[in-house]
Amino acid sequence: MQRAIYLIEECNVRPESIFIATFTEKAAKELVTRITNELANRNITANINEMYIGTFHSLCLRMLKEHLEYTRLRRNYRLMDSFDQQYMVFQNIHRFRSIPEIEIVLPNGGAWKQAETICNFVNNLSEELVSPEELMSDHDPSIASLGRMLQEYRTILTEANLMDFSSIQIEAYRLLCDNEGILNELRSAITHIMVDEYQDTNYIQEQLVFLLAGERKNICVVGDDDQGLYRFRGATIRNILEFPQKFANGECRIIPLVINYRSNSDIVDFYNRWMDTTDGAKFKFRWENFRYEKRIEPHEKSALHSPAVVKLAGVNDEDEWHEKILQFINNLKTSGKLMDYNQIAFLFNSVKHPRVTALARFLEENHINVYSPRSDMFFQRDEIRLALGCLMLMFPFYVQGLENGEYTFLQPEHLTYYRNCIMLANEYLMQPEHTDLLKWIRRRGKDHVSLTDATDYAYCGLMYQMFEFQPFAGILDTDMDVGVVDIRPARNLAKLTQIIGKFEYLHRVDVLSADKYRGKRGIDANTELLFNLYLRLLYDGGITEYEDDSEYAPSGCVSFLTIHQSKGMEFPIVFVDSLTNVPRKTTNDLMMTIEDRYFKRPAFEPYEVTKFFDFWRLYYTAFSRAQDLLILTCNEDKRTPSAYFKEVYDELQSVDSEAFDIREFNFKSVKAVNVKSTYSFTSHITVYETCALQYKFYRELEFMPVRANAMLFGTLVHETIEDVHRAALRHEEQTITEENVNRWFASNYVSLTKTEHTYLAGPQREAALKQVLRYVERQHGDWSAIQQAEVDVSLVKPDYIIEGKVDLIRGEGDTVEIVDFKAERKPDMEKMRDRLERYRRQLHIYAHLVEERTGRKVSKMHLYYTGEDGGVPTITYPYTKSAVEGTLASFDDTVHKIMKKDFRHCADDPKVCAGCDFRFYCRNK
DNA sequence: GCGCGAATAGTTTTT
DNA sequence: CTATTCGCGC
Repeated sequence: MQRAIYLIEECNVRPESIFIATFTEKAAKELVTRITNELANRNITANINEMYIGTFHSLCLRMLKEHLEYTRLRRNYRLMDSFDQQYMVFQNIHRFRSIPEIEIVLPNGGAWKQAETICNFVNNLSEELVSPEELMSDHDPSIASLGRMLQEYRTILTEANLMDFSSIQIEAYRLLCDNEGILNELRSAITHIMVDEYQDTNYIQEQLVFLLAGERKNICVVGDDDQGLYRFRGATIRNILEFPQKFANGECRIIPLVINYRSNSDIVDFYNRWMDTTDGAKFKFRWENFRYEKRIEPHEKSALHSPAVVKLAGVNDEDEWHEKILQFINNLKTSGKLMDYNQIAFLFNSVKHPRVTALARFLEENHINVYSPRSDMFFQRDEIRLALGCLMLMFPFYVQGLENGEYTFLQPEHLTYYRNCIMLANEYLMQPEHTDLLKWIRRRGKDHVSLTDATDYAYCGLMYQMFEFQPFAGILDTDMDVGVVDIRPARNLAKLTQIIGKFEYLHRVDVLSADKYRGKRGIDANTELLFNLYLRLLYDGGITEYEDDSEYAPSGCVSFLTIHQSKGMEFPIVFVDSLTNVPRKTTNDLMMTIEDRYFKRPAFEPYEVTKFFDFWRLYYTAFSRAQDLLILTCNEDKRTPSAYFKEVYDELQSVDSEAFDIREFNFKSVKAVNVKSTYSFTSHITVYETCALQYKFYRELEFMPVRANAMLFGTLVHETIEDVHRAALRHEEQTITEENVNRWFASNYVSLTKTEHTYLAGPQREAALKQVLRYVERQHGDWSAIQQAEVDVSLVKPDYIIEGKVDLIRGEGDTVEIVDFKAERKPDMEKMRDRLERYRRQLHIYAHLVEERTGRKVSKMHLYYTGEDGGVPTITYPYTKSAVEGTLASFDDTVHKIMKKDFRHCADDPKVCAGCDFRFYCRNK
């Protein structure tokens, strides 16, 4: 971070020449915040918007988006998370099963399990840049069929315009390798490359870094070879250990950072000792050359008599262990040493383990809130069980099917879960004060049983109707400032709408219909699909609850983290659990063979010791999170702590011992993170100003809107006009013909209807196309004025960042004009007046940012306003400094209201509520 | 009581 | 995949 500031300030390096890659979004956000704050403090105006800063994945995505036409991707591609990926393979499993000899590599078993295997192979191979062609020509039939599997997978991706996590990086790598022009452009733009946590990079990431660096090789990497935790996704510490060898003698400077400012010296001694304990009853290994020679030194000797590393154990009794932990935390609290529960973190191998969730439940029962978003509690939460139960009750045929045991393929745990949801819902509905919800559900149930045509809603829409009743309305009514645990039900309901919305998207469900489908009524077939397949798989895979990046550790809560999650963080008091764990082998034989033959470099760390290395590094990372007090904790039994910890564990004093004295400690408070949020005009400011409640639901809580197709019209016009501009910018004006516009329009329509999951009626479609053609016509083939399209602009304020995208700048010399487009199906003149005023303010901001960014004066602002009923009116606004100032001030005001989470008021104009899913909730109802 | 093989129980991490 | 337990033979 300091280096980035130093480069910008002292060396006059332009921010847009700096490339910084991190591994997590959170780290990237933190970095942006600190850099912008520091620059602001020193009164340096720099546009960090153009700076390449983010995770490897986000940076690769950015490069791809900027050059989409050079990739296999088309616009509106869909980015899949790992569940989506597996679900996609699952849905296409027949295509994989029909590959000849596939049975050698695919174990028998369910389609879902096989999909998982396929995803694992595909991801691993991709991260190492292994191509399907080379595998297919291998004489080993299992390797050859893996090659065919990979090829089939890639074919599906291309056909459906999809992308997964590992293809992001491959596509970016291909883009740079295959297009010298783009590579050179980037190489000359980027002069300084920095990578954080370099020990966690994998092969393709290393290749990307050196590819971008070119001959200049101006690369600065930071990392700790002892904290490499991501072998399972291809990361290898060889990248950092061998880094110096990639440079000529003396060209690479190594700066060892061995002084530790984080931890008490007892803690530092403890984890140094841990790394030296490589020989014990069950194990013996040596680090040899696989560890950089260093010894971490504490910055000062501990001033305490009391040990700062202790153990806290129950003996063969989980309840006793729980009690002891509770008592310890309560003691801390009553001693006044603990200011906030967030000073305490518990680290685990996994937070999904029943032992961990049991502890969390126990602490919560005893009034200590636990923040543990990755512990897969989503489906266990009351609000989710109740919502699912009520939803099922609206489909009596499905409930009947469950009760009659018709769904024999469901596991007992799923049956139990669904039945419990129904029971919970029934119990709730039987209470007299909830009869209105009961009546409504019964009414829906009857409708669905006797459905003869189709409803005008699907599952997600039904949920929104249900939110009108208690307890859902009450949950939605929660104020945003109540703290993570109290707002959790609202966030979980939002997540549920996202999940169900995605189901409707994936299976093209937009109404419930009585039409026959696979021998059943569509409504019944879809309901079974939703619960018996989709939600069941999600239930098995687990859903992470909302994670708050804006706070280091949420105030008022003890944090439960995986060790992986905790990396890069520090806490005053750290409990390390998971001492039952043992080193485990992670590789499989087939991948080993492929590694030998097809990976671009031979194996690095010896195969027999990697499991020890990984194990030691994992716990080194865990232990070194502690600042003031490190506590090893477990419920001791035969195998806990495991033999690997025995030696270091036995030496520790217990918290009960007299040597340990809590009064000597002074605990630091957790550092404030204060990440700057980024707001954009259209998706934040305008939404908030239109209706703060809509902002709360759609933006803050991220409820999934039930889409109306009104917005499709605008997007369609917009995107096709962008295609026209792109052609002009490539100096291919001759390709801007009616025929091509038709083609661009058609292809945009296809991809948009896929992603937006809605369509435009014929006449509306015609009208949209006509709008584009009319715009083209008006230019009379003269595109010379077009200079630059899609300029990203950002404004860095002390506590937030505004971001926007200008459609088009045109003009010569110092003076430019900016142009924006708005398209709407049926412009309503009364509504428009208010809207146009907003657009004008938006244009003012853009103009201001363009001036700041390009150093060119903006003379005019044009808005093309297009609609179904004809004409392409251009509205031209004057650009004045004083108007900008006024706008900036009101803008600032709005953002601050958003940051204060002031979402209580509602729109003034009842008309804006027409398309809102939360109409019932609104005071304008 | 010891050595040995077989059976059995518990069982992740992430962009 | 590892560690523990069980059964069996000696």
